[in-house]
Amino acid sequence: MLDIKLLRDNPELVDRGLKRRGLAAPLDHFLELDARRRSLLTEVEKLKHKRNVVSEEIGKLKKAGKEPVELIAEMREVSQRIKALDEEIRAVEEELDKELLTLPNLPHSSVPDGSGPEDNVVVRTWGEKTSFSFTPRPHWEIGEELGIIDFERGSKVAGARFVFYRGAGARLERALINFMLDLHIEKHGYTEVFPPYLVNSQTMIGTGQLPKFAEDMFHVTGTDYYLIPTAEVPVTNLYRDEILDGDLLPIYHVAYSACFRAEAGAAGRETRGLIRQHQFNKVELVKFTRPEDSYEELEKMTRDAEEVLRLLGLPYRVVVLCAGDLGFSAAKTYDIEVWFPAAGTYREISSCSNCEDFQARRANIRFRPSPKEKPRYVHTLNGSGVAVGRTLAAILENYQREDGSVVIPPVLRPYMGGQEVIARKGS
RNA sequence: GGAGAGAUGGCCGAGUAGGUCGAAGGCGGUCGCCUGCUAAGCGAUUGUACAGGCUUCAAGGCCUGUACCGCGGGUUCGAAUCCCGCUCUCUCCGCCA
Repeated sequence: MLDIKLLRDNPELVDRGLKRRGLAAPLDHFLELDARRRSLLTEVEKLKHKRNVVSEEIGKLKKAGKEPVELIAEMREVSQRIKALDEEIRAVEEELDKELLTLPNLPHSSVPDGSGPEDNVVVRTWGEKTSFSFTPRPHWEIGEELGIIDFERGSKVAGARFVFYRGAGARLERALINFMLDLHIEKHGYTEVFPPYLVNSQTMIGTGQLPKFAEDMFHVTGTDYYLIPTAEVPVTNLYRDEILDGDLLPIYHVAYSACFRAEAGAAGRETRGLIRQHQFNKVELVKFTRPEDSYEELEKMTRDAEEVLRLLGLPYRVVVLCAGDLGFSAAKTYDIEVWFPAAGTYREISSCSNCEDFQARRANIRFRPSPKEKPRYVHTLNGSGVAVGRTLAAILENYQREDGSVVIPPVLRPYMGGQEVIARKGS
């Protein structure tokens, strides 16, 4: 969430930031509530002070053998007044909190203006678009023909947007996961964590999914458990309500997890194939940094994610999201888009964001710069490193051959028992 | 799932016939002294949040108050201490991958 002091002291700045996102925020109402809260606080704190002083006095009198009847009666009234005021404050704070928790992060100054994906700006491109001597086919056709992806049975067993991988497909998915994890652990210095897939609502608030985006998630009925939409959620919340030693920063974590998304409202958009599933695999990068380092760390993290695609030989480009296309918690985001030859388009395969202190403030994640100094909020970053299912799809399309077989990228072969090609049984 | 025990400050750990407890003591940290250096020793200091006031160009600093002894509620003039509910941890039993 945003700093309440920033809203108070500099509402025009906040307003400008939210406008860039295409939002008109009701800041007047907010400021009103805030002023009301503070005046109530002043009043009730004075009364509490009185109660504390007089109560102590009563104790002394009683010890001296006296019975201060009028004082006790007076304090009884004071206590009732305090109770009423506390109740009022709670109500105001609840409303204030609700508003604060539904305001998105402000875009960083380096983020371009714009209202949607069409205004995102390409910052670099890597690799040549794959060329074919035949018409490349979409990955779902290739996968079904090879018998390595089974959409139909996925629908039967679970429903639309669920899939079975089988045989070399299942192994390829697993190979990708291990390849990505090993790369980030061994070469980029990340520490692996394996998180819970179910988390509580407080965790979901910490990273910004709740209270605003409940309909995007799967919720376990009758419990406070939600299926994670990304490992970013549990991993960022790892250090919730903690004060980290400044020497530990920056912290790099990498986590594999399955991800679960309700995809409400996504009907009809890219429904085919592996692109948009209710459950998919992802290797996620999460960083906790000092505020002054976070933008440099964002660049590094993006490069770390890009290297996955370079090693796999998949052509891609990096775009910086415009203000209007930014996610709720992000101040700046780079999307990495991989080339899909059948559709002739680049598609998102990774999203690397700096959330600055937006999540840290919600989740109360702080660090002590040095033993003498006061705690400060860390900056949190997260990025896909990268989405596994989409990578598998991209491999099928970019590495397909005319006979329907698919070459396995060399870096993955050690993870595939040396297998070099996936071909139809019997061919 | 059943039975029992517990949850106190960065960590460990006192404190329950309710009042002077933001909380003994220790460790760790910081500052100073001492030592040729290091270690040891001596002394001082050391929580967080919110609100108000003072101060600074600012970062920040100072003062006052309030809250916080797992979380939420209750009793009381007054609760770390009493009562109720919940959560989590540990031990034993059952079950299970």
